[in-house]
This record gives sequence, C-alpha cells and structure tokens, in this order.
Amino acid sequence: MRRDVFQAIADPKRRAIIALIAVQAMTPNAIAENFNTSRQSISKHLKILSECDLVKQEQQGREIHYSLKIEKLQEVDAWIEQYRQIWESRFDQLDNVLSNLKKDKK
Amino acid sequence: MRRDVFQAIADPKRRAIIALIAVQAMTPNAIAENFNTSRQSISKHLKILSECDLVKQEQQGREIHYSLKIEKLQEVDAWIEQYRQIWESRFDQLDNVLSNLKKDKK
DNA sequence: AATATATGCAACTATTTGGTTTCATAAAAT
DNA sequence: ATTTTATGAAACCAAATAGTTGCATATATT
Repeated sequence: MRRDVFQAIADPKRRAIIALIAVQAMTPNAIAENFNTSRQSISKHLKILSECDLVKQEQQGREIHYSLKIEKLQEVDAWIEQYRQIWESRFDQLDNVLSNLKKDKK
Repeated sequence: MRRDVFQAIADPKRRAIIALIAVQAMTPNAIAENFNTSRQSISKHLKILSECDLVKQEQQGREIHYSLKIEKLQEVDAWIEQYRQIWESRFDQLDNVLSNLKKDKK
C-alpha cells in the first residue's frame, strides 16, 4: 500500500488530526475526544501518519504523545510551488494576454 | 464518495496527469500514451479530476482536450500556507527557542 | 455508405480503506 | 495484589478505489 504525504493528507479526519497536533502534542485519547469516532480509529490514522513520517511519538509513562513533524509538509509545499509559479506568472502577464487576444481575434 | 482536491492529488497517476496537462491541453489518448495503462483508466482519472473541478474540457470535433484548472490548486496552497507560517516562524525563532531551552533545563 | 477513430459509460474484479469489535500488554491507581 | 487506564494489534466488514473488458455513440476518413 502506498504511504506518502499526499495519501496521508487525503483524508479529512487526518487533516483535522494534523491541525490538532500541530499546536501541541496530544495522546490518542485526547485526540479522539475531539471527534465523534472511536479511539481505535484515531489510532489507525495515527499509524498511517506515522508510516508517512508525519508524526513523532514521545512516551511518558503509559501515555504516548503524538506531535506533528511539520517539516514533512514541506514536501507538499515543494509540489505546489511549481504550480504557484504558473498561476503567479499568469497573473503577472494577464494584461499581455488580454491585449494579445485582442490582436489575435482581430 | 468524497470529491475534493486533496483526494484528487492523492493518486500519483493523477498528479502525473496534472503535470502533463498543466503545460498544454491534451486528449485522453495522448495522455494515455505517456503511461503504461489503458486509455479507459486515464478516462476514469480524468472523470475524477473533472468532478473535483481540477480540469476543463474543450471539444474539438471528436477530440476532447483536457487542461488544468490551476486556480483549483490554490486550495491546496491555502491549506499548506498555515503550516508554512509555522515552520517559517520556527526558523526565525530558532535562536530564541534554543536559548529558552537552555534556561528551562538549568 | 462503410470503416476507422476518439471517447464515455456500465459491469465486473481485486485491492485498499476507514471503521468496529475484541484482545493483549503495560503502567498507574486503589 | 487487584483494578483501572492508555495503548497497540489482529480479525472482520462495508464501502471506495483503480483497473480491465466490452459496449455505445459520434465524428472523421475512405
């Protein structure tokens, strides 16, 4: 099964978990309290996030605190960057495009 | 079934299709020639991309030219933006964090 | 008119996914 | 020592996914 950051962020619940633990490390139980789903389903999402290298764990007694490895999201940023360049250049050149269109049509 | 831009970009083949048609509009057949998969599977991916509002179609005779609606990718950019701010501020404040840590530990 | 080409759609299949239920283990509280 | 709490793992299930195969339709080409 594929395990990359794009697959990780595809699920809305996982994006919500990411948002939660970006602020502060949390235990699976604490995370589950923020959703109406079982603790086990959160654990499975955390396992997927962990396999995608998006979270780190810190054991404290019987609790495990999960937090976001925010650097990993830079992979998404790097991917979107190429397209950002396209839409930014399109915006810059909008006037040119419009005047060229006028010429072509005429 | 969920149809949003995050689900659309989760599949590596769809990301490859996006990269292709970002440059220029292409027909399903022309796209399929770039992969070792059937024309029909490309059509299914294009359907998903279309349902996610990531592509636009232009019919020319019996050909249909698909091209990227790049604005839609700005939704991904907006999502990643909040985390970019976090890692950028972390970078900016790295010295502060380190000196604070020293104080806390001591 | 007959044939070839470009495409979408529907049915079918194997695999993956997200979830629940149940169990095992280890640490804390009593 | 016994019970409670926090967690992961395994078995199972329904739904979704990616792909294939076979068709239907419409536009070119001959």
